[in-house]
Amino acid sequence: MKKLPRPFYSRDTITVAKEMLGKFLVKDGMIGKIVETEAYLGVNDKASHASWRKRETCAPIWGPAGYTYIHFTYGMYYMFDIVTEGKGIPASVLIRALEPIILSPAKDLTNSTSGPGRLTKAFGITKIHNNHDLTTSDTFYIAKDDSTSKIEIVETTRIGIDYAKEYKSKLWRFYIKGNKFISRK
DNA sequence: GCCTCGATTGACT
DNA sequence: GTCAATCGAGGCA
Repeated sequence: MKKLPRPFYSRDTITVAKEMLGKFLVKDGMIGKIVETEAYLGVNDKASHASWRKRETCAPIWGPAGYTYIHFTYGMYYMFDIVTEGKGIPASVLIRALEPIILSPAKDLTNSTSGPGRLTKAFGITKIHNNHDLTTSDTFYIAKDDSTSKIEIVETTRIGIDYAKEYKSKLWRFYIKGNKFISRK
């Protein structure tokens, strides 16, 4: 398992979102394979927080690539984003689902990683992990293995953003075809 | 201060 | 299919 370097994240957001599939999220000994992502691009994307939230509120996504952006919503769930592109460009990739590889033995987590609110709960990700540099940390980062297995990617529409009408139909959600841990069909 | 609503989930009719 | 849980940001006063 090799930690992904910053140049991986400093590219076109859709490219990063696709290539993130099949990579591994590592945190405090727990490992989950990333099987579903969504791309959120810049100020012109009305579904992105960057277009309608105050700049300070979502500050990390305006910063350098490879940092986390943790967003709290509905009073009980955290969303987990990874910042892409570069400083001054508010783009990010939302991690929506993981395939559990190793979960915490202490907490008896029941494979509950199929959905953005559930995977953050399972991995114990909270707002204290906001603006965390994934490329320098040894306890919380994204890694790849040496397998060369090919992944079939499905492109579809994003979820839960009905308020952004004209962007609702964009195919900016990606998942691994046939994987059982996708959050929705 | 008061009100509304959200990149969701799970329980229920 | 509907709906409550639960809290912080943002709009308005």
